[in-house]
Amino acid sequence: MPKQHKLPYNFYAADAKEVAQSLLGKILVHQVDDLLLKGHIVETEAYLGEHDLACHAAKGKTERTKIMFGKAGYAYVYLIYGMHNMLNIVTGSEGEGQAVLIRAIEPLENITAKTDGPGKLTRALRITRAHNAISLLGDKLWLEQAPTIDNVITTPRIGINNCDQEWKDAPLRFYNADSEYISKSK
DNA sequence: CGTCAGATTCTCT
DNA sequence: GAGAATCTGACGC
Repeated sequence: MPKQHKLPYNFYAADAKEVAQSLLGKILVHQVDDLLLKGHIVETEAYLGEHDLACHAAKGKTERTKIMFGKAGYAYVYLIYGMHNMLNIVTGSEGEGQAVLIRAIEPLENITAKTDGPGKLTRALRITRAHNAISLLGDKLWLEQAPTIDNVITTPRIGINNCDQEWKDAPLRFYNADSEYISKSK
């Protein structure tokens, strides 16, 4: 019998911005064989869908991005710069193309590598493109409830270059001000 | 300290 | 064929 996990927030009804903030402090778990790799989420970014020009969904629905247009609570994992896997969680209603990028976690169990950046955390958690389109309600990758973070800092998103200033500057990155595991912004 | 290029491969034009 | 929601190590000051 596979375990049934619940989302720590109503991802279906909420937009990516709400979910990104609510995810800070929650626990991300990845089961690899008999090992549970666990970490507290300390940094996230919201991608708001088709109208958000920094979001992959803005380019329309393609083979790569179709998972973002699907049901909330699924993982969207893609490869960037030829070598780094990015972990996102789809939010909102079907067809909106919203997702939250997990940028950094604080190691809790069975994690030795660095996790202070989106490419690093997927490597530490052993998450790859093979995890694309898997459900966060299943028994492979899931989220656990934990107290919400109060001391949150909001900034523009990282690595957004080729779009209107309005979307480069949009304050959609959130991190736990008390954590030492935050990615370095440039 | 800081800035900069190279790694490396998938996706869309 | 370009460019990408990044990271690291090398160099210069």
